Amino acid sequence: MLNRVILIGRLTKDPELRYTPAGVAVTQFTLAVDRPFTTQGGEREADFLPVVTWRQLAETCANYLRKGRLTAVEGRIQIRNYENNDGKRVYVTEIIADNVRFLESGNNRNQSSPPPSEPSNKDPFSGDGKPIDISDDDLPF
Amino acid sequence: MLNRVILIGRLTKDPELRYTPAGVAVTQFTLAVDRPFTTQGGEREADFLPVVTWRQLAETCANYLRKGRLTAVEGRIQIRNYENNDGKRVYVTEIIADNVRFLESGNNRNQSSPPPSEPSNKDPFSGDGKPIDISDDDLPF
Amino acid sequence: MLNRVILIGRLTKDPELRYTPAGVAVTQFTLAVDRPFTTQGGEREADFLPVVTWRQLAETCANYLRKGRLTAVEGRIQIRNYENNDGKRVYVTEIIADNVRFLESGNNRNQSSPPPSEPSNKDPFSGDGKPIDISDDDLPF
Amino acid sequence: MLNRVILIGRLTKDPELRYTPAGVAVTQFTLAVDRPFTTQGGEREADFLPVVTWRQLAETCANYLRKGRLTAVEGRIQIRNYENNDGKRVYVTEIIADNVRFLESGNNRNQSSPPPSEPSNKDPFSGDGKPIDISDDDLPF
DNA sequence: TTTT
DNA sequence: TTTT
Repeated sequence: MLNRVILIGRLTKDPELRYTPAGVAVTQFTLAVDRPFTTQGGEREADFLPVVTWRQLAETCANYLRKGRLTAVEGRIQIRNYENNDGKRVYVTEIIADNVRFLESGNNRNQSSPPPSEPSNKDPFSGDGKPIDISDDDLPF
Repeated sequence: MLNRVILIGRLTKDPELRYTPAGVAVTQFTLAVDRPFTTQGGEREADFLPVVTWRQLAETCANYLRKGRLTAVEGRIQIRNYENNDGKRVYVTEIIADNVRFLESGNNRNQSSPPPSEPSNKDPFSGDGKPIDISDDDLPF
Repeated sequence: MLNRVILIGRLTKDPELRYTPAGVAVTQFTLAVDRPFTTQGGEREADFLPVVTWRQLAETCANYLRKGRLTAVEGRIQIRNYENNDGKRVYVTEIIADNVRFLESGNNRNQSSPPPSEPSNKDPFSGDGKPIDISDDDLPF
Repeated sequence: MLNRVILIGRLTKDPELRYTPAGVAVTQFTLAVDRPFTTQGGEREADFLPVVTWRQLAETCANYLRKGRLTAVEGRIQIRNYENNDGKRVYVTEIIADNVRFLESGNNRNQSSPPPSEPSNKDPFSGDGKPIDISDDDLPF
């Protein structure tokens, strides 16, 4: 009934922009977030949290985020599952972001998710996109 | 650098209380959290999010939470990994809770995590506990 | 650049629905939220936090929320100011909610803020409403 | 029962460190947080949100925060009241922070609130401090 | 009263 | 000024 996540961390790599078969933009990146404590050996560890953004926000993230940049993300946790090559069901936990803040960048653009006023698969559009590996079934709204 | 999660959902089962080899209490349960939208077929789906609590908060959760109860959880996302029987590294994403609110219950007790003022493994204590299956290396602080 | 509030508490009174001069619905209520600690005299205190909702969410809150109901609110903190009768500037801190969860209710309806796809003052509508005391300048988007 | 605020913004001034009569450190500063939308005239507005930190976290904030610095704050909203010179009761809404992240700084130190393991007024200590203007009654825990 |  |  309520599912809210707020993260601040750094991108482990440049973001990756893909398109669904219907032409919807999806950007994925991983945020390294330091843990609030050190290990018994005095080491500071981090969690590497996968983030997914859709549509306009995906395009903006692909344009402005880069490896190493300090970034704030707001969204919700979601568990996606699919069948792998061995026919086994695999569960993936991801943060579906609806708000991303670029805390470091050349021009400091920031962007929130402009919510879809229309069903987005009304005007399917495919062909200009990158190779496809994400299903439209994964669309978060 | 910042990692905050807030969930409201219902327990899918009664919570499970375990003890680490050093005698530290750990309670695990899963929260079913409805997604904020319906699927293309009009179905409402949910995410089933694993929650972990430690020490005093673990004891309180084990005492007061039950299957089906509406519950609020505050914490952080953490990725734990271990080697499975096939020698493969498995990654598990969990919410480490430091605050749990019992939104439905007989007596409506609630509890926050009383933070560890002392290293908790100073006074190892084991023997009264349930069978052990969680390592002390997983201690969140 | 980021402003997020999540509250769980109880309404101190029934919510109040008003309309702006342009006919936009606004609902206000106060949430009593217990503090996480007791006072030196062992008393438990609460904060009484004013919440504002707009448009469709305002109508839903007016319909479903009632005094004493346990309620979760997501939104942002905003400071509004106006000139009072003495010509002095007064500052009011409020939570502008975009998501409200009815944790107790007859039928357990819940509602998120359906974001404005169009400028909402396109079709001003006034006359059926209650006496007006909120300016359209206070519109949060 | 739950009261959580997360902000990212910039300090409008250098932070101010004070001490209570019992010698407890308190640091106050204001965070300018841009609103997520522009006004009808295309202007971007901000909210100026007062933040309070206590004890060790207060000292760290006073040492490392400066005017203009981008800063993340986690805490809860609290309403404090006092009688002013005219004998009128005045209400002040503040964010009591328990976690502050320095997103810009020389050496990028960050600090969470080390929770009070002992009642802090056990060892009152006053005299080295700045002039006093905050009551020990305002202590958040 | 305010930050970039 | 306040809720359970």
